[in-house]
Amino acid sequence: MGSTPSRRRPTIEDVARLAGVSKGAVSIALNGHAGVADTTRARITEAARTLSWRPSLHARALLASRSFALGLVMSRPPELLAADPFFPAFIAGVESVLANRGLALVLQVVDGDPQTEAASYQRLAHDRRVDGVLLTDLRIDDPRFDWLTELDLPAVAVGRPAAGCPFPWLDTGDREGVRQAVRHLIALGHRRIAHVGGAPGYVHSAARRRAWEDELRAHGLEPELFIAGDFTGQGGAAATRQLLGSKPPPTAIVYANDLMAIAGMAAAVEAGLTLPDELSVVGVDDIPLAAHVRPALTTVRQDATDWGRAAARSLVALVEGEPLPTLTPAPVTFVERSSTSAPRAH
Amino acid sequence: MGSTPSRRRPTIEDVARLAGVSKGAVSIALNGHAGVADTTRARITEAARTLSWRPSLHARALLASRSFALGLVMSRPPELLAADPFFPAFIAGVESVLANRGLALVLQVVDGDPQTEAASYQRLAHDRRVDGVLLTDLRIDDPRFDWLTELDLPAVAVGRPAAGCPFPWLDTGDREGVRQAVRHLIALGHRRIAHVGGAPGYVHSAARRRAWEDELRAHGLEPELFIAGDFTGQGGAAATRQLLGSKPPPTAIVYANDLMAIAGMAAAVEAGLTLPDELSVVGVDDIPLAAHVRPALTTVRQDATDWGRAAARSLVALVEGEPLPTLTPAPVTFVERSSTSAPRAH
DNA sequence: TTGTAAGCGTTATCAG
DNA sequence: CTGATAACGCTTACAA
Repeated sequence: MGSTPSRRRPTIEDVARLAGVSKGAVSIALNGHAGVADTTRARITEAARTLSWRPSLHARALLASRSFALGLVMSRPPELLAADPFFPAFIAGVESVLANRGLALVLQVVDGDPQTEAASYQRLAHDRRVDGVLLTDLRIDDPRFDWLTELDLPAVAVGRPAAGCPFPWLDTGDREGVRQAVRHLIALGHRRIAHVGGAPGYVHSAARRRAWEDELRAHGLEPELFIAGDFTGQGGAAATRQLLGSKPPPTAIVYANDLMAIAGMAAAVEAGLTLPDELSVVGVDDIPLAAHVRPALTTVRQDATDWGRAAARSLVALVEGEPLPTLTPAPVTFVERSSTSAPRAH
Repeated sequence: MGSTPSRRRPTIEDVARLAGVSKGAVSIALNGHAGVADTTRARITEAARTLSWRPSLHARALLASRSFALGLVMSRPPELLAADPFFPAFIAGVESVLANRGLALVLQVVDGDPQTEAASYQRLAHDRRVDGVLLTDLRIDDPRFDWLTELDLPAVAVGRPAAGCPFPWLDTGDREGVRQAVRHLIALGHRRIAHVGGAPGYVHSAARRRAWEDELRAHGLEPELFIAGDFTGQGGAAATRQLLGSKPPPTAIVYANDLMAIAGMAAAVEAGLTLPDELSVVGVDDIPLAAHVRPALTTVRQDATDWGRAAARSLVALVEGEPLPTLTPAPVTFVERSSTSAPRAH
């Protein structure tokens, strides 16, 4: 009593004084290092608790040249960002890992421009704003590999990189999901199965296309009905109209994401088709709406939250210098709903 | 030549040495303060450029007790997170402001649990991880107002708080959008207009409900067909089925978001109704899919990106001690598509 | 076993 | 107008 309770937050000095020891002793004791008597350690711990002292993040950062934060740069045209179910779910997974470790997530959002994107990583690195970054939406010949190597910033990639990835990566296995989807359609009796791909340049777009091709060929079918999409509803609808114009038209279409698939269904209905009888449709993602459109969308579900957890765990291990955990993200699952059925003639 | 180009990043000391001045002079010169000769300043600037020196963020943070970062805590059940178009768009807007200012965005994601949420803000504050936070999804009797006051963390709220908000806030005017929607339906000839509300407890849920009530009453109609929703597709479909069971059923339904509206349309179609003839539907958000479902969804578009920009600008001003800019976020716009028409009997 | 002191890279103060 | 010097709060050698 008597003394004004100072509004200033307690420093290690205060703890030392209260415990009757030196700053150094406090540091050693509270970091669990050897070199201080048990009784003293107890006294120090008690003092710290009394003052509810917590070491200053900034001081530790300065000393250790670390940020205790991880970075994620989302590089997309705004239009695509809002539509993407991956992003929030992925972040939620990342956070669940970081929170316990006292790490934070620094998020940067840039439009698709490579200049801006490069600058974004540069800022992160130069300011030592983060200790490492998560790489999503891998591209073919991804320029970020070089940037980050140059910037000396650790990274973990989400997805199976096309080639020359100097960082650890975790295989999200999207290929298998699309293969299952195609297999399912073939089993239903479909022979003319088209694919509306994702935006070109992305590794996952290529992987999905490849999976579609491979599975068709594995059943002696020729993959010819392909249109490159852009992951937007607009693009999905346009691609669908184009495909329906081919002679003969496909009886089933596999889209690289749900947004294109749902827009595609609308376009098909508008063209006078009955779904799924005259056209079966499969998407990828399993967005919350997928189960609530009519017909309910058959799709390939990705567990983005789990991927976020896995990626974060890996990156944490990497920057902390711990051994890398085994990287086994949750597999995709094929979800059959009502947008697929055996093909029936008009 | 001769000396190994050290891998260590240059400090202000290096710049001072190269320019032949003291550290203090460098600081003054490079921060544009008065007290150094023009020629000296030029020499120092040149030296800094040569070494491509950039002040250490960590050192500045330690000294100034600042983070040069802003925080955003998203508190939602995972299910809702993935479906929300607001979140990515809002962040994009925030980022566009922060990037130029050399500030970063620290993102925290927690499930809906208040305990976890409180802990999240606590960590942010105790670690001085951020200089201020953005508050979205305002709740009625929002507990965060007290937490943040207690934690002494500056904040800016997005939306019009119910009451007692100790922080600056910006009015997103969702009320007006819903009123327009209801007015539109009334003009089309609807008299039994129902509302499927958002999750209870949110200020925007209450505001939308209130707008629906007010506009109906303003036209001499009684707001009786109301069901509290939860922003999910599941909830939207269930509410719709319930409403369609009332006698007589509504001829139009205004939903608190697009996800519920689209799921509601599917439920209505499944119940045998023809849309929009037998049921008009309006949503809120204008998600990318809204224009691509059939019938295309009439909705109230919100410019979340602009709100993000506005909120960030305010919070930056607040933490930098600048005068608060006038807060005028982009107004919502009513987007008429094909899911609304004059009511026609079965 | 404990205390002392140097250093991380800035910025601000205060003599010169 | 300049240039030492002291903080900011912590960790970690090293000395006692």
